Amino acid sequence: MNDSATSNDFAVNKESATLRPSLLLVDDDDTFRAVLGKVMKRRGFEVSMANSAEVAWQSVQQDPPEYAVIDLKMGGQSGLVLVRQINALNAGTKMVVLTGYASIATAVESIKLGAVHYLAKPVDADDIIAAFDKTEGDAEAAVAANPLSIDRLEWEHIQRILAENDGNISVTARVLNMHRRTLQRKLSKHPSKRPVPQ
Amino acid sequence: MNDSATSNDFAVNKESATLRPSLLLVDDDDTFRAVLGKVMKRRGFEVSMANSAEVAWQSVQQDPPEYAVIDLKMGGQSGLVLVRQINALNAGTKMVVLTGYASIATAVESIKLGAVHYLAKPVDADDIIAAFDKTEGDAEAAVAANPLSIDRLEWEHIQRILAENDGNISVTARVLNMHRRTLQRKLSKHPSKRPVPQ
DNA sequence: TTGCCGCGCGGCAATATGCCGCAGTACAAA
DNA sequence: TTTGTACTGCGGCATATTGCCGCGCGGCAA
Repeated sequence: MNDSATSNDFAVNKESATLRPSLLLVDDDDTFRAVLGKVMKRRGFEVSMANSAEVAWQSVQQDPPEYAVIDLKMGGQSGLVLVRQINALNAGTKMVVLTGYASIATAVESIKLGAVHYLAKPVDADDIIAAFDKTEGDAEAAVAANPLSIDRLEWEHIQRILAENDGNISVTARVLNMHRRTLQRKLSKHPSKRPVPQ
Repeated sequence: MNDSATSNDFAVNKESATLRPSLLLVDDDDTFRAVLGKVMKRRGFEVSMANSAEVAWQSVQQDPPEYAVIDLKMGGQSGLVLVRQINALNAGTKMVVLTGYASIATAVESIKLGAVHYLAKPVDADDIIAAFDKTEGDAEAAVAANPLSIDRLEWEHIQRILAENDGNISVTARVLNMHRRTLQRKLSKHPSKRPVPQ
């Protein structure tokens, strides 16, 4: 619904960048990393990836990227630490922090530590690119580009938490603060629809 | 968790400040303003108050305070605009943004616009003072754990889209693929819930 | 003025949810 | 083996939430 046009004029906008701006993707979820990486490549980024903050830090020291997408909660070191390190090393890197466990507190910390934006998963490539673009705090900005319906968002979130709990419906319901029966019904109603990430 | 001790050694820390650091309190809730103002005076601040962003801005232009506590949602201009104005005029002012309608989106905006911290009501004087003190981003401090409940996720998302559409409820409802009436009801009902995550 | 659009709200039927219970399965400890 | 615990799927039913109508209001531009 909202891609096509946005894909290319991005690299064009970045006069200060190489033709293919470098992007470091840090997330310990292999699937997520692979999928997002692929998309971002198509969008004109030179993508490198790391599955932990430590590995990422090694890479960054060698060659600080222009852009970075960093997951907050990873096995090992927190993404927040990495954000601070990168900011200290090279304040020019534009970082977006991702998380499935959004909270005001971590959002505030992320921004203070130098991130450009903070997004709660699920996100798609458009969200991230929009976040990069919107470097300054625009009180009103209004960028649009987010047709994610409530239902879809809910579905994505449920799937995520469900996966994190190894498909355990009872635990997921508890953690999500919803009735198990309700979760069951939601799951059984949706099975046909398999939303595409892109 | 973080009070008691912080109350008095605060003024002491501010070598660059007057003995009584100036504090501007902006909130359109008269009771809240009065109560908090009183407490902050006792805590050693030279307190001035305003019941709207516009009035506050007049005051700030005359004499930029060292500290400011700004409510986000007020009749008239949003507190966010004031944050930006103050930051542009005098970046040295330490601002804390308050809100009863906490959301990630507004938290991020607040920090990007120059606020030192973002707190969800209800707050007490200790919270605010702690926020002023904690200027540095403490990476490991905020770890956060539990996933967003469905309700909260929905709330965050609605806030985000709503902000992107300049608070236009009809457009937001359309974009979110939900009934306008439903959105209205959600918006009017949620604030009663404790939106504070932590 | 008229037309368009957004807002807030009431009412009512259609749905969804919360909460009970029950039966079946799996697994680990006794 | 038996026992205890936990998860799953499902039915029923009272209650809560939505969807969808309508209304009147105000702002704004043609």
